[in-house]
Order: sequence, then C-alpha cells, then structure tokens
Amino acid sequence: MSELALKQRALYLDVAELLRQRIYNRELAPGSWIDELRIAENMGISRTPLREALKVLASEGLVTMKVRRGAYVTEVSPADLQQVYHLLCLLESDAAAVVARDADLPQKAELKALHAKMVDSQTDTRRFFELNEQFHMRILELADNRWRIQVVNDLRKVMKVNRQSSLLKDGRVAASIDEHAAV
Amino acid sequence: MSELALKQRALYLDVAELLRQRIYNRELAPGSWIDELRIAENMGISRTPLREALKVLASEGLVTMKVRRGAYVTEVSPADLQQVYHLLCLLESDAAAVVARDADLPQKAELKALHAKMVDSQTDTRRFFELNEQFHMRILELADNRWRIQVVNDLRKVMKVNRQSSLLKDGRVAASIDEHAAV
DNA sequence: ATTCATAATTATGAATTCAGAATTACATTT
DNA sequence: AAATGTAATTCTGAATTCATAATTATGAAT
Repeated sequence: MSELALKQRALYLDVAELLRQRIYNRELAPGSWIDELRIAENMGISRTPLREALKVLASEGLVTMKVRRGAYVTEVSPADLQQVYHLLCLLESDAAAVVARDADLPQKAELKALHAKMVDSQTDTRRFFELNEQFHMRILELADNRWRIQVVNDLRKVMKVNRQSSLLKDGRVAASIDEHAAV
Repeated sequence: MSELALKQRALYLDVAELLRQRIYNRELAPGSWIDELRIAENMGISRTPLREALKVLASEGLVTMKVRRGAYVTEVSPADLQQVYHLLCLLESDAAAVVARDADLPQKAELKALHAKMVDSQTDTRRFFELNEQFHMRILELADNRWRIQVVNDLRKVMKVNRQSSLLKDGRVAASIDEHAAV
C-alpha cells in the first residue's frame, strides 16, 4: 500500500528537500564535504538521484560544486547574508509597491485584514512570524511575477541556513508595516 | 592532443552551454519537447550528463521539467518578458545606486570613461551594445554582490531567448544614461 | 464505423557498472 | 629522519543497464 502511494514528484526533488532540511539544521555543516556514497546508502537510494538533487541545490546556492572534488555545503559569511538580505528587501519592497499600484480593493482589503491579525498577535512570536510569512507570500503572489517569486524563494533558502541571524528580521518588522502603509 | 586538452569544466556544464545556444537561436523551439536520446546521440554522449545539464537549465528557467514526461523548452510570453525586464531594471538600478554611493574615485572615473566611449560609438550599433554590456557588467561587479550577479545572469539568459524583443532595450539606453548621471 | 480494451512500443527515472583523477600510504634514497 | 617518487585506494563523473510509466497501435465488440 504505502509502497504504491502515488509519488507525483520525482525522487530527486524529494532528496533535494531532505538535503535542504539537513543543511538548515546544521546536520550538514557549512563548508563540509558531502559524501555521496555515505548519504546515498544512508537514504537507501543510488547516487544518480542524489547527484541530480545536488545540482538543484547548487543552482539555489546552497551547495557548491568543485570539479573532480564533489559537493560542499556553501559557506555563507555575514557579509553574504547582508547581500542576500539587501536583495530580498529590494525585491519585496518593489513587490509591495506594485501591489499598492495594481491591486483591486478586495485584494487590498485582504491584505489589510492579514496585517490587522499580525498587529494583534505581536505578543505571540510564533504566530506572528507565521502570519508575517503569509503576508509576504501573499504580496508576492499579488505582485504576479513568477520570476520574482522564484528568485525570492531561492534567496530565502539561503537566508534560512542561518536562522540565528534572524535579528535582521526584527528590523524588517517596522519596514514591513511601513510598506503596508503605502497600500 | 586536442583529446588531452585540459577540460577544467565538467561535461554537463559544457552540454548546458550548448543547449543554451540551441535554445537562443531557436534550434530548440519554445514549447518543444527535448528528445534526450536523440540529443545525446547527436552530441555523442550518454544521457547522464545531458540530464544533469537539463536540470541546470531548469533552475535557470530555460526549460521546464514535467514528471514522467521529460523536459520542454520554456515558453516565454511577452508578459513574462515584461516581468523579467522589470526585475532586471530593478536589480541593475539598485546596483547603480550602490555603486554611486560606495565606489571610490578611480572606479567612478573608469565608469565615466566607459560611458564616454559608449556615447562616442552611438552610431555603430554593434560596438555600442558591446560596450553597453561591458558597462552593465562592470557596474554589477562594482556593486559587489555575488548573489545579485547570479540572479541577473540567470534572468538575462531568459531574456536572450527572445532577442527580437530587443526593442525593450532601446528604451533602456536613455535610462542607463540617466542612471549614470547619478554617479 | 466507432469505441473501448489490451498489447506493444517508447521514453523516463533510477540503479549499476566502469574509467580515470586525486588523495593517501608506503617505500626507497639521500 | 626527511623528502621524493611510486603504488594503492578512494571517489567523482560518465556510460550502460534496468524497471516502470505513458503513449501508441491493434483488434474486438457493439
């Protein structure tokens, strides 16, 4: 039964997601070498889908391929994080501006409602970040630019690697509210 | 001899570049299915590096993978082009602003020189675009954000697929000169 | 004649095998 | 004992093989 469970995704995509998680929680440390044989055996698969997954992650910037030397978890310096953050701000601010210009009234109302819920739950950090995430994603969707969504998602993946630097995100809260004022 | 030519890049990267060219000049038409067997044989390689190359192109947005159905050349609508162009403007404008703020005098002088050469060769379209390309790339480098460079390069690849829409670029000329004024 | 079912073919996705490069271990020489 | 050169091992990158999903073709039944 469970064997026949409909797998709509290709194996290498699932593998990529697993690797992402392992990178996020430092199971695979930044700078460390990725042992293909070990991981493939560990996951009970062959090297082929694993290597395909690694190429996906490489294009996202999470791992770095060295010729004839294999894959390494990308080291992300504080300066790098700053750069990524800069781009995220730029892209999301622009998205907000686009929405402010183009969205219709029901959509704006929807955003206002979301924002109100965020303000309400400022004490509950867990819930707040959840809503914040939702808010940002909704703006991206409304800005209706699939390329931007793709780029932002990739950049976010890099940011996620260093969650402890979420202090950056704190400053973002005020900005996010300001941007919303533009709507 | 030529066999022993030092190949510093992996095969799949070369294959990816070849496929890019074929997509650029419509040898592989947008929306068309990519026959792995045919192309692998055509190139005299096995399917393995070809499939790895396809995954690289997929992450760049040039091809789209469908489950159990293979790879297709991504169809890029005029609306898509508009979206990509919007992002390119946003990212490059910001890069120019960063350079205007952070670059030192010699670097700014270098840009001024480049720009002067561009103005001089406005009649020679061929030469002009060459310099323009160089000018933009230099700004990106000076803005010193490897993630932006990566993103811009990927987006440019998508733009290249539809060269005939270069009319968009014409409007860009004036803007590029305006931005330079900020320096 | 048209439609539905089943068989045959074809192509994808994954596993396995193979070749060669790079690192490591070892030995010999100074 | 140190250093250099060579052999052995290990791991990557690519080719080949294999299994299965999907499509196409063929045939039977209404």
